[in-house]
Amino acid sequence: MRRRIIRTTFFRREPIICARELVGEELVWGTCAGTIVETEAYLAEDDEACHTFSRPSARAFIERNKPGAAYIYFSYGAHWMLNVLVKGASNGFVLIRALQPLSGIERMKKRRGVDDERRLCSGPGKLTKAFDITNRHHQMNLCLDPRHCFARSRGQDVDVVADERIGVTRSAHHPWRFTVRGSKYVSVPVRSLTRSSIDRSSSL
DNA sequence: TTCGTGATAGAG
DNA sequence: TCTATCACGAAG
Repeated sequence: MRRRIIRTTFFRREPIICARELVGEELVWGTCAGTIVETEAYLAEDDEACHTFSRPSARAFIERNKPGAAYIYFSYGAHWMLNVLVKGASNGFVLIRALQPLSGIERMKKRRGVDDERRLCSGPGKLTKAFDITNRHHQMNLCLDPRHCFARSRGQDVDVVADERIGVTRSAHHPWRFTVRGSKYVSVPVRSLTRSSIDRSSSL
């Protein structure tokens, strides 16, 4: 079966568009694969939650790499985070936050020490552990090798919900988290109201 | 709710 | 050198 790799041109668009459109597609990593059910967009400009705001190394990464490159970093002394570089009219990253496991499930269970499929990849740190993604994949071009790529799903259209990003303190109000509506594989359930709508309703 | 964990960056 | 700050996850 031939895989339809998502090519570089996909990542030459707006980061927010890419984040939304990656939901429902597949992440393929060696013998493991999963449907992407949750992403977040980060913008290189005017987004204080983006690494570019506080890390010169992130700004240098954007300069040095092509769209579709893996941006991987270590978080809280324990977890690897997988992002993909986007360079369109504006630059940024898409953080891959949760997957619905498709194949290599036994291997994921072993790596995670968890049996419940819903909890195997329900978080950015969990999915990198399940897929064995580490900094050795940093800067890898994810648009060339069919064993490390994003691939088109053969499924129908997905119903995507936008809400606020998880775990960010700065620029927290942007609705740049995208999930499959009703998915049981996401990291945190969708909050019904965005911050701005709460502010509006509570000020009435 | 709390806490471990280590890379990164900026201040002193 | 020291310190603050995390795009987190597991246990309680």
